[in-house]
Amino acid sequence: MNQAKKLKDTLNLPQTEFPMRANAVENEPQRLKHWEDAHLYKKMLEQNTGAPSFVLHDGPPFTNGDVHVGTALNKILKDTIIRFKNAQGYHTPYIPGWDCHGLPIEFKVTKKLRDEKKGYDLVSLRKSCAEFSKNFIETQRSQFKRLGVLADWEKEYCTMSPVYEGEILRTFADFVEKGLIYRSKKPIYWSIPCSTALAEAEIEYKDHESPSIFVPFRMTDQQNTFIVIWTTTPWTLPANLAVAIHPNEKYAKIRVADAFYWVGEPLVSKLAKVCKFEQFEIVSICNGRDLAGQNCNHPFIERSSPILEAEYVTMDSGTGCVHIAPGHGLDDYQTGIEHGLDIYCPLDDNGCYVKDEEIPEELAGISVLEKSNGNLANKKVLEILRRKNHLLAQEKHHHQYPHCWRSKTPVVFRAMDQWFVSLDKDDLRKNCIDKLQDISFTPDWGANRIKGFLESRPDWCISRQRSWGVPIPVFFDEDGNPLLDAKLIRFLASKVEKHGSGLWFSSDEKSLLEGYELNNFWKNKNLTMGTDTLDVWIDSGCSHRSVLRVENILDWPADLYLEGSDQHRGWFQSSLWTSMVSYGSAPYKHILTHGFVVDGDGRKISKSDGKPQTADSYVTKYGADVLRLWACSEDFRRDIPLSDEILDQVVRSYRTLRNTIRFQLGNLADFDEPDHCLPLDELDMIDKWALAQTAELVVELTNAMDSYELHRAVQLINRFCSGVLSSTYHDIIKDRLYTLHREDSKRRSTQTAILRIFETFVSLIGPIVPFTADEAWSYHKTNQKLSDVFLVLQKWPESIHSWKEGLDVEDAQKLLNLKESKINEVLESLRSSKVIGQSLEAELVIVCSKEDPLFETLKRRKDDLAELFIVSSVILNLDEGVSELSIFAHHAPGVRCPRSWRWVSELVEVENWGPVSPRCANVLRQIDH
RNA sequence: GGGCCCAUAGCUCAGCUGGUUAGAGCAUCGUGUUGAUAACGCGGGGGUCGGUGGUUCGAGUCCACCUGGGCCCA
Repeated sequence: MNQAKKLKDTLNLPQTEFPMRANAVENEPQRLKHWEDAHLYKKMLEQNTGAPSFVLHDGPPFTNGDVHVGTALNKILKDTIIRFKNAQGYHTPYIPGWDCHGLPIEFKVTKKLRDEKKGYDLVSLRKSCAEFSKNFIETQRSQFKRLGVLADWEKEYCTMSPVYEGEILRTFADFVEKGLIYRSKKPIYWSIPCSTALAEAEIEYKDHESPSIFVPFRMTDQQNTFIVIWTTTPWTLPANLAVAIHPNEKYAKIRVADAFYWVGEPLVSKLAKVCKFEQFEIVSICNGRDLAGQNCNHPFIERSSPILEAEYVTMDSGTGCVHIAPGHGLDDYQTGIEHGLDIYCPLDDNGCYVKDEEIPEELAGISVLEKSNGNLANKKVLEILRRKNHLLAQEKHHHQYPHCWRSKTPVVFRAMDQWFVSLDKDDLRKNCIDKLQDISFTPDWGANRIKGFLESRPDWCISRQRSWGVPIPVFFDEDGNPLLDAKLIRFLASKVEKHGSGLWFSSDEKSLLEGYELNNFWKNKNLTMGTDTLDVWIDSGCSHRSVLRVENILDWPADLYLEGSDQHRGWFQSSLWTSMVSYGSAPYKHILTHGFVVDGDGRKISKSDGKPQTADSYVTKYGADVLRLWACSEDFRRDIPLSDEILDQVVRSYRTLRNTIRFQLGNLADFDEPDHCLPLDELDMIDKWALAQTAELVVELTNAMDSYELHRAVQLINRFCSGVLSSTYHDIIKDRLYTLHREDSKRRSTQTAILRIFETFVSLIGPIVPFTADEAWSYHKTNQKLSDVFLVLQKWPESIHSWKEGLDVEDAQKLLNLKESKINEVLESLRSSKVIGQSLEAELVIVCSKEDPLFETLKRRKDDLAELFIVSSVILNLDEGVSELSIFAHHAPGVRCPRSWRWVSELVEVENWGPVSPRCANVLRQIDH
């Protein structure tokens, strides 16, 4: 063995089993299993039993696919916050949930059943939906677990469980009891062949040819004057109840022969062309507002149509005057509601005109369904218009028109009886808005956003003509009178709680009502149950009740709701309504929202881009900790960019982090805590400084976590790793750690500091990168990859005041500032001129006057300077004549010690070892004994 | 089209109530080390703070408008 190698073996080089590379894809699942076997969630919870609790209430993801990377982000943030709060000593029960009902699932399942050409009834459809949902719960659960989410997976809630469904019904009963539920008509998509209501998701837009007609409505108060409407659905004309104009647009009155027509001013020439007016003149122009309030007559029904203002009217096409049939369109409906019009819809379930007092005889019984030979209703209406001389022009119009996805026929908009929540009754809306003041929001504009939604929300339509959901527990008598009674609903809730809402579909009225005493009015009637289900926002919106109030371990209201910003309109809002109705108070104290994951260019990630969207596609490539570090490094209050470039960067900072930890572990290899630790006041200057930095980090990082600014925490971690540790502290202490004797108090001083720093630092990063932190902890405590010590069970570090101050810390800081500014500069110039390579080859000369602010420090610390500046020697020239502190450097004189690599004036011979520096000679002699 | 929000170096972020030449980490380039080595140190370059106009002695920071982007609606 040569001399150099022999000497190297006498050094205390870092030693650790903690691998340089995480190999996360392989190792994380092992650790995960280890955590599960040890019931880590339970342990984490139990360690704070009896302590004040912090309840983060989980918003349930929809169970219709793999976990999206955005959903992963959400769960990661939740888990990070919970781990942090738990480490701080809070009792942190966390029960995850799933949102199971709803159209998208029903839609997919129906499609699948159809594709398989299986016949099905509602009971089997619902069964399939439940299976579908259950399967994705399994899938998502394992994908969430893979992210490292610690939760009570055994108590997880789902909106399709019988107990949960019972609470949905009880919530609904509260609404009924407060008199908030009423029945009214609202237009919905209706498929005539399927005789069913359709949701937006079941609509396909296809090219369609419709008649485009211009119809003059005679004005009541203006002689021989008409207002001209345009429509592509003539069959809706019998239901016309008004004409809408835009208040701020210009309207022209034109004269054609002896008749006058009102029409949007920008559209005059178009109209003239279509209607083939050979001669016309504009008689006057006015604002739409001036026409509003006047009346005209329906073209073929004894009825007047008021002229109303509507903001959605445009001058893009038609006449600028819109035919309003509140029973046949959403805009029309809205306008109808605003102006107190009847929501009139003279169509039966088969799409045929009913026979009422209004509809012309000849139309009654005619179907509005589009058939291969055209649309009979349209033809008939046109016939009438022509006969009455109320058709100015007719063209063909090609446009995209909604079609039923099953029957492929054009759908109709048709008003049907729906259930609504009256949001203004008993000041409900006002109370909700007032309540916002008691809730804190991050970011603070959240309050404003939800307020806007609360204010502008029309009455809440809660009925759906669907099967995969919780039924609206209503019965009708033969006259169509609804039996909606809170007591009865609660009675049914207790049945559903046991048997599930499938009961509604699998049993009949008699057995449902069995055991319930109806009052005299209803007692002997022939009752039929309703077929509508509840809006799924009621489902998830009452989770605060079904989960927070049902599970003893949780508290109501929750301390925190944390979801994407789309939930201002969704879950945050529906939860507030249901909570206000039932309990008169909000279900949460704080709302924290994050933005949406976008790509590197800030655009939304869509399937068509081919970029991976599932959490798994990232986890299987980078591992969970990297994904977690990414989630926490972004300012999630705004859009959250994700790209390969960004993840590569996260990977690099992860490696830095890991290596920093590894270096510390390596240098603690021969350090036994109780025996080797030094008391704080005996620590060396630089060690005290490092502890001071650590104490400061604890303060700042805790602040960042407290305010949920996780990205600031990550920045702090990165800067601490590179700025404080790698380039400063670790660089300086290498010499003493490696070359001094193991037992040297200076070395033990540094190891004491490293131990404290390591334990603090690993605890701080624990919530963010739990796999890595736990791995490091395990190696630290047991020298094993997996062990029965868990980082999660460590307390959040306190910022220790005594670490922060003192002359040592101040002096060290001053000297390090000098190193960073002037000394490195001088050394660098020496290096670039090839005089030295590593800085140990240099000798510094510092010339400093008595007046200089550094004078006292330099004098006091003159024996520490060489080590601090990582040079072989420092000559301190306290020259009173010099005005400014100046620094010179040259190659160190003397000879290089082959062991410590420091240059000294002369080497000493040590038996068996040869010549080394006097300091090394001492060490070697001690080793030999 | 409407409501709410966002926009600082290649990337991720700091920049408090407007005040000296806009900062950090990462990346990049150069360089040193080869005793943290698929690691670590040192140094350099890089931003008219999305744009335009305004308020002010002075604006990344306040106001207006515009552009681009996101969420939710229509």
